[in-house]
Amino acid sequence: MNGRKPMKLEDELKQKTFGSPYRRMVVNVMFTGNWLQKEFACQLKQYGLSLQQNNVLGILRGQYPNPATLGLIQERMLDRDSNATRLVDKLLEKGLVTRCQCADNRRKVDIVITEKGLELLKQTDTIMQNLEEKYSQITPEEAVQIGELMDKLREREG
Amino acid sequence: MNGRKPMKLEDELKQKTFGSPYRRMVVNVMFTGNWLQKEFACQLKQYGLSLQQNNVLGILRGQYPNPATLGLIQERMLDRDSNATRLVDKLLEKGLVTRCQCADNRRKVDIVITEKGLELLKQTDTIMQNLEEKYSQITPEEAVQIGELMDKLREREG
DNA sequence: CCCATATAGTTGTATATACAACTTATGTTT
DNA sequence: AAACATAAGTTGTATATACAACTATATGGG
Repeated sequence: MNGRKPMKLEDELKQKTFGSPYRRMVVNVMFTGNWLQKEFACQLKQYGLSLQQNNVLGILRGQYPNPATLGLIQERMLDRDSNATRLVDKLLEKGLVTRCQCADNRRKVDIVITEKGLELLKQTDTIMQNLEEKYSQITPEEAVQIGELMDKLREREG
Repeated sequence: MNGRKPMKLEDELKQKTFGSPYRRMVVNVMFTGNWLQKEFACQLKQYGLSLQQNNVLGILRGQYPNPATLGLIQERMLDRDSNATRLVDKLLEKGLVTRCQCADNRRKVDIVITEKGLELLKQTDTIMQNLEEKYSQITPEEAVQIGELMDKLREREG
């Protein structure tokens, strides 16, 4: 991430026009989603965590002190195609989670966040809060509205 | 991509709440951006193109019949961290672009889209149009509004 | 003109993503 | 209970991403 001043989509992508409002909307949501993810990822890097790893830790905290299975993690991840097995491997190496075979269904794997993991999450929480404060040009009402519009954008008959 | 019915963010990620409207907004834009990209990428796959490759072809068409340099491509790409050199390699292998050293500045590389590339783009254009028609639950006014809100979200003093 | 610096691309590498094939364990049928 | 089907993870692999190091060319002093 760089410290350059963000701009209108046309300036960002050096395009005069995007054809239709729908096209501009789609491109802009993709672009802005990537932009946000990079901004967060860049901040998380100082703690040695990727966006996905932080996401998994957050899910595990939501279950704590109960364990989560890989399946549960996967269905709650922001990017579901990420390989949960290998993400958890990484967290295990860093001592941020424990993993053991589930007693009553040996196909399953119980994963629990450690104290160290919880401590680290506290720190990354403040990153998130600091970043969110930078969106103050967006009013709380607009934030709600953006959320609703995103839900609506994904709405479609099955 | 699967044919499952999209849902509210809380249902998608099986979370009861997101703390603040800002957090929900941020997560929702990231999630929806990924969702859109996967939907497009999935459709493009039948033509053997990735989202980024299609993006590069579109940029080249914008310059056609003039050449574009790698630098120009890079600054207009949706994801600027993608490696333009290697993306162009792939397009070259498929005969969708030509590449040659620029005559008056030999550091530069001139890239031009081929007839075959233009033909292929026509086909992927229809994919894009078809997908855009699926957003009819969003009114044109809302589409404009989403675009404006995305611009505003990225707005920040340098 | 020579050297420092900047510019334009390329290459290398570690990590991440997408997707399919493969184990192992559980459930279901007959 | 043997056979088949499903479920939960794991592993393999090709491609893509992020980021840094490297090469080649151009430019601008002194």
